[in-house]
Amino acid sequence: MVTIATWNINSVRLRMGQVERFLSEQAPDVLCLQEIKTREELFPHAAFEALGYTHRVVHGQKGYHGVATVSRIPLREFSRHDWQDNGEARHVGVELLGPAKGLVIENVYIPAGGDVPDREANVKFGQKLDFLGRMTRWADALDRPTLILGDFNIAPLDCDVYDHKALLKVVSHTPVEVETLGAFRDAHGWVDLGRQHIPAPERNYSWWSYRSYWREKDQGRRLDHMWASPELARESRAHRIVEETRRWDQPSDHVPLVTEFSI
DNA sequence: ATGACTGGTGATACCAGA
Repeated sequence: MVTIATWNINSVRLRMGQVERFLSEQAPDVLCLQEIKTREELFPHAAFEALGYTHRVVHGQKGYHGVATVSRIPLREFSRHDWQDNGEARHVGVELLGPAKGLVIENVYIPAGGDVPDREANVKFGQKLDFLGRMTRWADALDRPTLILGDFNIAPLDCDVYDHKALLKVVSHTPVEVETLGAFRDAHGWVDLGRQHIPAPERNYSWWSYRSYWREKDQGRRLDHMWASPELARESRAHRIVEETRRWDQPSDHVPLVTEFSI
């Protein structure tokens, strides 16, 4: 059995205490973090080492973005894509060694895309769609079982947001984003593990704004995902969203996802 | 419906997040 988790931590240095609590309570073998907001030299390696997460691959940058995959089972860095083609640290891939030898885990932080859902008026929205386009061409050529996970910054299903109609023009849930993410899914036949285990239309949010008027009304969105190759999806045995972390002191605005695989 | 949030920074205003 291998347990894999993903969490947009929104500054790993600020929230290392919460990461420690999460690791002790959920005990994943592998944890993929997004928005670590630090360069690799300042990543809290010693704290992870002390917890037994002795295998770490960090793709950081100063102040913004950044991803890291830490593990208590052996792994090696496998890939490092720049799907936005602008130097930002938004992806790192690893290949597990040891008990789950050969499993590839792609840790990705898809750009948020700015405020205006129009690539002519908003460069960031175009970059988000282009990022997905490059991911799709990559997925089309994939030839081995893979788990891709992280902060996708898109809530694809109507029931992945608190009010589908109200959010149709809000970046993260616009039809063009949902369609573009759908093309990525179809390029490889990815299986959305969140919905395999918690079928639509059940509530399944992973993000709530820091703004109180959204949080207090449970106006969440499902922006974080774990998608598996079809043969790997058949090995997934349990999946959970650890929603309680959103109620901890000084929390990340995202909560972790955890999946157990029988491999 | 969404303004009243949060983190990082050669920073004590501004950018970015979504």
